[in-house]
Amino acid sequence: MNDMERRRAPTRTDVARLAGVSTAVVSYVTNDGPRPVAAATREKVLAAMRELDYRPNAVARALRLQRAQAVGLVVPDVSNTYFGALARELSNQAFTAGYALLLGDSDDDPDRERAQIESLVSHQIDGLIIVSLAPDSVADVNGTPTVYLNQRSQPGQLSVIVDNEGGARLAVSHLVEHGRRRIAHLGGREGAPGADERRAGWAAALAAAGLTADPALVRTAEYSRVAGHEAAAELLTRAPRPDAVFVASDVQALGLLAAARELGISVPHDLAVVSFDGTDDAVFSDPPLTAVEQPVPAIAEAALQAVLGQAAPAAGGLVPVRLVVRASCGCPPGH
Amino acid sequence: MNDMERRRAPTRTDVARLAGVSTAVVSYVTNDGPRPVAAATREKVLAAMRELDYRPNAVARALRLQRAQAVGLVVPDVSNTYFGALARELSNQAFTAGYALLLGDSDDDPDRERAQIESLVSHQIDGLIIVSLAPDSVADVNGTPTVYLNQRSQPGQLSVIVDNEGGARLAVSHLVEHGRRRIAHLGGREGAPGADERRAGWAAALAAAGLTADPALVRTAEYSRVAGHEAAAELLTRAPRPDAVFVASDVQALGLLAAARELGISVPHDLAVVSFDGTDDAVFSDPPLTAVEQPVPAIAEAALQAVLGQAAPAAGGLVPVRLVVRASCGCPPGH
DNA sequence: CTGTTAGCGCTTTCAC
DNA sequence: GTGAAAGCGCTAACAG
Repeated sequence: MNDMERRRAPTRTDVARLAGVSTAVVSYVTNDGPRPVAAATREKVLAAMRELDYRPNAVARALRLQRAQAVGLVVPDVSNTYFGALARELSNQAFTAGYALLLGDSDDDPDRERAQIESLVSHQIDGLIIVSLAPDSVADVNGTPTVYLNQRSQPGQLSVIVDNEGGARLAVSHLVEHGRRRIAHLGGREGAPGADERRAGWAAALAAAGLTADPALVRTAEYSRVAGHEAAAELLTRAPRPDAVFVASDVQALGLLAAARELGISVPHDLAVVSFDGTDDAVFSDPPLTAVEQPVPAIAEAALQAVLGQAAPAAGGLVPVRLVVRASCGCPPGH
Repeated sequence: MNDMERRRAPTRTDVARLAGVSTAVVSYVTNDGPRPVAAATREKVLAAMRELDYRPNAVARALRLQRAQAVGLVVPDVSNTYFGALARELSNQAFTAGYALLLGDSDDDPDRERAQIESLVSHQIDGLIIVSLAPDSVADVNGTPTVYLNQRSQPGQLSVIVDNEGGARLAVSHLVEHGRRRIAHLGGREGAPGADERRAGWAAALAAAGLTADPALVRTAEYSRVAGHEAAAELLTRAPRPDAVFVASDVQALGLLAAARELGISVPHDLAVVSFDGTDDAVFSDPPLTAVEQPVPAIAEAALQAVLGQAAPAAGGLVPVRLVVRASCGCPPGH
């Protein structure tokens, strides 16, 4: 017997026939309703299902019910640790709630993002979670409930938004408290999730400290190790060199750390660093990164609830973040 | 107009009515066959589709055709950089081939793995790619073509297998060439993808060098930064301490690097390290990790082809790997 | 408590 | 070159 041969899967009709009941009863049993079934009958049906190794066809069910018991997720790059953690959390929470997860990687390309969305929507998903590259990506989703992460797009559009600006201010103020004065910013591309707000927070914190937000101290790059490395190499070789950097993502910070090492710049002594995300990347880097931590499970939960209609996300409410102090900012180990 | 209201999506019937043709013709147009359509008619249909913003219902199509144009992927943990890279690659390749990707994170739990598989299969996916925790996870997939990654499971079972043992031998031999003698192994859990073969390769390379594979020099852990850190802390505090470690994954190596730092052990001077995977984690760590590199795009392509039936993976063929030398092994920077 | 049956949106054979 | 209609597997209203 080759398990690979695509034999026709048993259907509800087969089960009904074997159990000697109607197909409706099989339905009532598998769905526990909407009509009651006698215990003895139920037993017969269950036995037949076991015998045939029957499993309901989710596609037929989806067609009938107009919902697929599935949600979609589109991210710019799953191999980014933060998006990976988000996907993991979402997969787990969705699964627990009885939903499958369709994943679309937009590969940091707006066109592909749109195409991925189209594809997921055509699969009749019940909800769509988008971490978008383009804030105006209106994406006609054909009525599929959609929530944007870290993107305040159209009015009336659902979104769950992290306190990006507040987090950035936390980070930069902390650097100021360390006595740093030339605080640079290595940020995400304009329009990238959270990027603009994090930059605004950087500028606001500097202003509050009476420092100027020098545009020459800003670099933007894709959220990736490689891009962060490249941008950092440039930022750190200009004179006069910054004495601190607020980085908009852990992965970019990893790239910056590597660049600093190559240039013989000691972190935190010569250069204090605080990043954003707070994934395991921040915990195990050298030195460990002081970072604004995003509560991934809470974010995933909020997004899922928003999209599955259990609860609209608190309008205007921001997901709170906190600063987790490690070594890259210059705080003593004991802290 | 609120885009969120779930208005009924236009169906092929709506298009047919608006275009003044039969539903069959609409089908012929969307699918470019199987019957020809007059140019003028086609134009009318296309116009109607545009006007209604029609998009075919993939679920109905799947039910009819008995294939969903979707493939499933189950991994132990998407937030592991290697699995993340794999998911990214697979999402992109599948998308390009016209397939959606259903992602299941098994959360390093065999029960959940089985449940995730069940769920994906019930969604009528056309193929299933599993990176399994349990080698004997026979998983009745109801006839869905299934390929295991790095897991030689049942005979007749499709699998794409990396040259884990060969890669491990490469890694360990390299350490031997550096003059290391007490070469430890920080591996994956028994049965974890590639774990047993990598350990075997470690032992084989030691034997070939006339060294003994001391079981006391072996630790196993989950493929994660945290678990790698914990196991490494234990391994590096026992006396006499190893002078080199072959680590079975990049993420574990990151944990080990952190542990070494905490213990004041200098890498590569006091401890040479080579890991397996060769993701960006290896490129940007401190020091950068010499690693056995897995060709993720090739692996993804092989898995996809195997499962979509374009080509059976070369029986007994192993995906070749190569050793990428960076700094953690002790090679001079110029190398 | 159980059975019959319409119909979800789509593809495709068969007739015109 | 175009249309009518059957049927994919399932649910649930309705009838008994």
